[in-house]
Amino acid sequence: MTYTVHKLAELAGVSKRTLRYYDQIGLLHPAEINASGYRIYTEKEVDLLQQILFFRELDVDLDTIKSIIYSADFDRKKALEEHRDRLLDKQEHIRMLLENVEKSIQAMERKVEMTDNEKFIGFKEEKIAENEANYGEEIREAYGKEAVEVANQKFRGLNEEQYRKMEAVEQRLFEKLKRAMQGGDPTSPGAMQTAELHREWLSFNWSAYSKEAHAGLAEMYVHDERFTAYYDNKIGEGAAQFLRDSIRHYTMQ
Amino acid sequence: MTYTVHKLAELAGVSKRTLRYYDQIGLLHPAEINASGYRIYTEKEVDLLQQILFFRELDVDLDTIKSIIYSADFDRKKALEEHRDRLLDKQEHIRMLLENVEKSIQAMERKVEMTDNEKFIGFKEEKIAENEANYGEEIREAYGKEAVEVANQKFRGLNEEQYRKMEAVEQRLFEKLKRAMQGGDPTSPGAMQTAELHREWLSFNWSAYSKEAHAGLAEMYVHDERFTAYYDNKIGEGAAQFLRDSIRHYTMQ
DNA sequence: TCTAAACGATGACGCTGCGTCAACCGCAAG
DNA sequence: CTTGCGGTTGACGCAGCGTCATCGTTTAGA
Repeated sequence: MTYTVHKLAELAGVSKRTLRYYDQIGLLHPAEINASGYRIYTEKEVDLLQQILFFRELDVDLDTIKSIIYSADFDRKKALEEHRDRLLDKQEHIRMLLENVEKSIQAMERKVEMTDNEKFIGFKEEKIAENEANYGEEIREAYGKEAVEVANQKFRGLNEEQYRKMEAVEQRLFEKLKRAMQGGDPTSPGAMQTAELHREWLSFNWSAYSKEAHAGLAEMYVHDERFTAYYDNKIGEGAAQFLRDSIRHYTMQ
Repeated sequence: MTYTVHKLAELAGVSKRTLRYYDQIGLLHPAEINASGYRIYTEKEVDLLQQILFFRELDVDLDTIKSIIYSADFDRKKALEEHRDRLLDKQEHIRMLLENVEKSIQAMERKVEMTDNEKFIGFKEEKIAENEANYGEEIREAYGKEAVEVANQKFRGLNEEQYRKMEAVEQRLFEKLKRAMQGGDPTSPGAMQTAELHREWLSFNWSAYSKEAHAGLAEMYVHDERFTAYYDNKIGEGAAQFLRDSIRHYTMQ
């Protein structure tokens, strides 16, 4: 089955302008231009547009989407599976906002006390999770390594030199983490240096640093199995936990 | 407790630029400007910012947010309750996307068949629900009648004359619906005229019409109790159901 | 006390992803 | 042929900031 702009826009719930814009920027070309000059889309473009809409739903910018879906090692099934995971994250985020709003209502009824910090739960955590999910190595593993190399760099808004620097910092972080783990004490000077390196690594992505956010992110490392697996696979069993403990201590000083 | 820009940005997980921009557009003024020219925010602004972030999470534009929160009859508790309902809607929307992605995965494994239409479930429904939720009378009831009058008009991008026209069409719709209901037959010519009027009413908000979308919206009228209550309260018990049945018949022709 | 770093300010430019509009061609039905 | 709906390209504008430059203020440590 083939579609013109109007029919595809209707099918997918997007505007005709959107489809023309996507053609213009090379994100979604029609299968052909017919004799009248009309854009004609096929099944292949339908599947591509579905992918685009999932990425869009997950707040990925169009340039990045383009890099991902047109790379040689793009795997549609794998991408769908990753979309699923991300949507589950998003669902969790909304659950947190629902908790927040419930508690805010109760606070207004004088049933509970609420700190200023608690009033923003779900908004702040989103930012931390989003930054890490977007900027960390995990997205590379998820969507395909080489596919996302350039996309990730763009994510970060880093130039070549800065990117190299960040990779170097991460490398030293891994080494230092491995060595500090052998000592077994997450409050040792070596562990503190590890946490400091982690902070330095974050500085490439975060415009503002806070100990609270740092500690919050570290908690995620042990609660989200993808993050745990990332570090444990790189360094060894228990690396994410050790890093979390080090950062917790570091941020309490 | 008071906050400078940095501290409030950190607390809330927004950028300093955002806070300055919100001050500039009159959305969130600081409590005072101190002797150094620094913005100083208090508890009151914290609560306002929380509201703003909830509205932002629900994709309400800043101009509209401003109209709502600064109206004389703005009720914080009631707004929080409405945010809760909207967040539940959003959660439902994500659940639908999760169903979609699961089915897409299974279709790739050849376990099920999937139509092109099914591939966009969750994307299209979102648009319908969003349009209706934003453009219908319900938001007025929810957040405060007079508060949203101008905001709603802006939502629609309608000028004064078009707005009056739309209200007139809705009025005729109610009358026609009431009369058709008395006949009891949702396939009668009167019922078809009702559905046609409903379609005309939609034309003020929808840039493109499809029978499918029309039917989908009508289904929502009986599945979402707020929509059901809206019509039943206006016309009488069973109005939403009757309207749904009429539209279903109308869109099958 | 001095200094450096971090805080704050304003002004201005630019970006992303379209929405809207104008002008014009193609298609189908009456 | 006419009308209404479909399509096209080109171009301007918008919302909501991100980024940068320049300069004043505050804070903590030597």
